[in-house]
Amino acid sequence: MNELGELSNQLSVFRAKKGYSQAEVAKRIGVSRQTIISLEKNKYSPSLKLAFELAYLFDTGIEDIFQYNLKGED
Amino acid sequence: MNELGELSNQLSVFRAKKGYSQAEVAKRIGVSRQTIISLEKNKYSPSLKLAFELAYLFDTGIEDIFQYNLKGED
DNA sequence: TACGTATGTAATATATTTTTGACATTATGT
DNA sequence: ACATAATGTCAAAAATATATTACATACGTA
Repeated sequence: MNELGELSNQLSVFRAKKGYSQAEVAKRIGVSRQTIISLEKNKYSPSLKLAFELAYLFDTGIEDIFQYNLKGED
Repeated sequence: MNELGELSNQLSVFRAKKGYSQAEVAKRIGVSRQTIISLEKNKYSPSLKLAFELAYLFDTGIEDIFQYNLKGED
């Protein structure tokens, strides 16, 4: 796949706003705690479905949480 | 993972607007043609990265192409 | 008819995401 | 000092996404 951009996110910010622990987010979404940790540390790209679940939990849009920053642009 | 909603998309609509074949979309994004076919037929949830690449190709936002329709809501 | 293009299916292989479990660290409260 | 909660690391397994190849069908058109 192309690598036009780099994925980044503000998951920990949205999580802090809600006052949730990583474990609590994991439980609410129905994934493992490891998954939340890995996403916050930007280890890989989640499935679109998981991205939607997170956006829904945090009452916001996917693109408010996740950004795709095109390389070589500023 | 939770199944709060069902994923759907209008990939074929956006593709038609651009006048691209499935093969052309695949080539531009750098994935296989099978992947495009499977997504259009809603076989699985793509990675968020791929969703961003598609949105970028079609000059629109992820949530314009993909929807997460909450179950039991109308 | 024959050729090229577009879409589709199916099977198997590879890559990536997600789970599981065990353990370490730091901070807070008793 | 001890307990508990929160975050983190690591490794291996399981699940899902993606690639690859081969083949089928339909359509337009030379």
